[in-house]
Amino acid sequence: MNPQVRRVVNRLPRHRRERDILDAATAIFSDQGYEFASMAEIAARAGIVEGTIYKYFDNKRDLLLHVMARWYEAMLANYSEHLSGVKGTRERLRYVIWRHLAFIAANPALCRVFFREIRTGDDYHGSPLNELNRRYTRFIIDVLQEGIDAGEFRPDLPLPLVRDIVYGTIEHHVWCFLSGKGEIAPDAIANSLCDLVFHGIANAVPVATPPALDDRLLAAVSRIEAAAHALEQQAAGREARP
Amino acid sequence: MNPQVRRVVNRLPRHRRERDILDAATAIFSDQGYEFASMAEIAARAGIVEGTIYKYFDNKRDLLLHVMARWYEAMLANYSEHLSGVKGTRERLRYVIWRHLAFIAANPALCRVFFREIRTGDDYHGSPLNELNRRYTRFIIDVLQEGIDAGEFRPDLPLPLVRDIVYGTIEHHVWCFLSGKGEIAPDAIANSLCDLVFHGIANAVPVATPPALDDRLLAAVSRIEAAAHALEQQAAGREARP
Amino acid sequence: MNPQVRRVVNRLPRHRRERDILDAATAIFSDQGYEFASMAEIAARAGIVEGTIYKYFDNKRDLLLHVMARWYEAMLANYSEHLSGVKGTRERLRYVIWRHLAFIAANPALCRVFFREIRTGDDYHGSPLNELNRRYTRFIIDVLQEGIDAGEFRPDLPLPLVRDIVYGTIEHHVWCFLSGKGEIAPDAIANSLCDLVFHGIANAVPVATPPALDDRLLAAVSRIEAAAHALEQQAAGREARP
Amino acid sequence: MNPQVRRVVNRLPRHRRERDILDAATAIFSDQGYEFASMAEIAARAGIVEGTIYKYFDNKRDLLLHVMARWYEAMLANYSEHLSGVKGTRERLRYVIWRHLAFIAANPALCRVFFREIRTGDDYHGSPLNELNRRYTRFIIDVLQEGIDAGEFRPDLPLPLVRDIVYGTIEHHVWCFLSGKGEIAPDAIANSLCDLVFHGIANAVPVATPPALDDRLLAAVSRIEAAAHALEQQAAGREARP
DNA sequence: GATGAATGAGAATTCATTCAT
DNA sequence: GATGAATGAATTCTCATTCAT
Repeated sequence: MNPQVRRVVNRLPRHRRERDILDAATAIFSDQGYEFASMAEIAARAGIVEGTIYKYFDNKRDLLLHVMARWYEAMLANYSEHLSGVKGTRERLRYVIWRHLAFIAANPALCRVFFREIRTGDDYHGSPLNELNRRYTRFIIDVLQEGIDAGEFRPDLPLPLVRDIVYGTIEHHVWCFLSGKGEIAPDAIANSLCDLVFHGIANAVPVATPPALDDRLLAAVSRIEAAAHALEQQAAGREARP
Repeated sequence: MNPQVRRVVNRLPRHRRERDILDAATAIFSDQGYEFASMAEIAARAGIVEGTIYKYFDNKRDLLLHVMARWYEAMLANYSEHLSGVKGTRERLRYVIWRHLAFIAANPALCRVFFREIRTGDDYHGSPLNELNRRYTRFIIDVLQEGIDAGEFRPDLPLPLVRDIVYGTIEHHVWCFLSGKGEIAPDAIANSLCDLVFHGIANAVPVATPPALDDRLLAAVSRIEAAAHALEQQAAGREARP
Repeated sequence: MNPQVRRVVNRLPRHRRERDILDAATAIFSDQGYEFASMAEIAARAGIVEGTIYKYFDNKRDLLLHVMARWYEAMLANYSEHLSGVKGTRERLRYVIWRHLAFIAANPALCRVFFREIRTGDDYHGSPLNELNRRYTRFIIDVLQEGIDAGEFRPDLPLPLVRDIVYGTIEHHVWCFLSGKGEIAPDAIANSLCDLVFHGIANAVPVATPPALDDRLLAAVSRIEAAAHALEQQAAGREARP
Repeated sequence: MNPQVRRVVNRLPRHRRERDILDAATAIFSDQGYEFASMAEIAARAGIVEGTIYKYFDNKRDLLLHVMARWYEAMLANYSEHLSGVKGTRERLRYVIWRHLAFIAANPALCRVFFREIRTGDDYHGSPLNELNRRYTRFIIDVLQEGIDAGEFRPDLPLPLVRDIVYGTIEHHVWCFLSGKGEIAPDAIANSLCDLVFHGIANAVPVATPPALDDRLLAAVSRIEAAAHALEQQAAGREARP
């Protein structure tokens, strides 16, 4: 009735409003998880009403997917830049592992949502997020390939399996932390895991040096010793004789 | 009206009815996942009314937990028996890996529910199922320890991390299969993974001896041999001359 | 199929819809009591679906509480205005009693719900309704205090107990009526109760003067009068004789 | 199968089993109230299964009614005996009030159930419990009648209203206590209430003595004084004259 | 007399989504 | 672009009561 009293309607540029919604959704999803987050709560936090969200996102799941995509893009930002500053195959692999752990340690809540809701979802395979994930894990594949090219890794390495070793192990290992129990030490785990990935669990058995070489070396040394001894004797005889 | 028409009530001994409910729940949870399974459907499949389920299980989640526990117990059955028939550390480790993969391949639906609903649940840590899982993963820990005792593995092996490598990698690796895309080949994966776990990804040279060194070493040895020969000749000549 | 067939959605301003729901709930609670009233029925009567009620009220109990609060506010409306028109302590007290009885007589169903569900509930103490009740019973406390100040009531009157006498007695007395048996006559009860509250049940003799005493006193007075008369005669006779 | 293993079935004499059930039900109803008590819990406490209860009582409400009846009978036991030991109308009334308060103070939980579930129930009027209640409140009616007969109370006392004053006031007054907030002091309340019931709230105004009597008495005294004075004067004159 | 497995009809409540304004 | 009132289907869980054994 009274225009004075009418609620002030905020008209924001589209991308600004979208960002607000994504920020709110990120916070709520982090706090409550996907299932227990309600659109009403997200809207309230974004300072709008529920209906408005649907002007920007198709539905709750679509909103989640956008939250995750934005987050993934942040993960990818300056990845190649940083990685290119690291030299040596081993150091580069360690960096990839460490960076993943450090990221998890810094964003446990969203990681958890990702692991629970996205990676295990029916619609993940072939989705844009899956594509982002592929770009993310591409770095380790590249590092491994470099290692193969440099002759540091065996050429028949099953790259996808090695990739799963790294990401699967980490996910499994940090779950307690993601559930709020215990802490993680990215550096220590990165070192341990990198080491194991490199050399495996077997004791370093010196199988590489062909035994023949050893024998030949030993035999040669024996012969040198014997010859040297003989020469010494001769020299001694000559000195004694004059 | 007609007493003949009255619903025939099936009275079953308690443990039999419980088994029926668990069977029905296992089937429905496998088919629809936990979230989309309804108690009504489970009851219908078990041939009872919904209320009866609640005489046996506290609530839907409790039912899921019991389904999973029964299933886990089946996983554990004759594990140690079978494992004890396998000799050699490497073969035993391979068996543990293979068996896990084979089990997943045989029960994809329930595995999926377990990964989605149980392992990532808030109440998993410290739960009876967690305890069963510990008993299950105990086998790999034991095998690793045997390897250490036998001197086959380095003594400072971080056992929990190695365990996570095996189970985390497998879980990550089979996810596509669990989502209904693609197949898995337990034997091949078991071999690959076991190999990687044993020796890592690095080329099989114990110390970082550059491959080129071999040749130079070989050359050096040859020269030493030659030198030795020369010395021998020298020594022999002098002795023969006087 | 036919868009014409689509349910017509009534959009009402918030406070109007709220009023409709409260009206419907008041009617249903009055008819069936709290326990046997169903949200579905209330919604149907309000011309909406069940879910809509929950946009306005947290739950069934919250709805009941709001129904009661609105009703209490009606009880309080123009109370002080009317009361201020009544003069004399006794008349004012009688008005308070009568008004309460009249209100009960006019709203038996809701009174019943209030007595059964609210006043005896665990959450009543300290609730907003308790506060409203305090405002309502404040009037009698004030009237009593005025009586004390005017010297009509003894100064050490235990006000809360007197208040309980009035409201407790009424509640007890009208229960039959509230249960649908019998009728009540507010005027008659108000008079009786007011009288009893004023003077108690003891016979209206300030000290325990036996009724018989009056007559004896009267007789004594008569004899004294007679004696006085005799004395007067005597005195007069002697003066006249000398 | 194995008769050794078969559950031991307790066969108890009927009235003993009935007592056990009533005991259990009394405890559970006191703890949880009628609504939240479950037959299963009562059965468990009585050491039997739910079905057995229905051999002794028709349904849950019937059980409640029997619990209450047994309890009421305990209230009635030795009532008249004790009351007959108290002499004097006022003392007897005070005893009735005090006894009711003391009983409430000793059995708050069951009293609460009675007030909430029984007295306000639809089926109370005319029920056996109502009859027991009538027997219970008969005592106060009798005491009041005695007072009337003895001339201590006015003959037109509305007995039912006075009864409601006593029981209604008490019920209202103790509700806080029954809800677990606060305490009650039976002696103090009994005194206060008894006093108010006796004399009401009005200040003792000496209205009973007819003013005429006063005037006549005063007048008579004046006349006696005057006559006495006159006679004294005469006597003095005679003494002085001889 | 006692058992105890089974019933079965509800009831409250939730919340993503729509769409007239 | 934003509102926000309204939808409405779907679901879990309860528990007094029955009755074949």
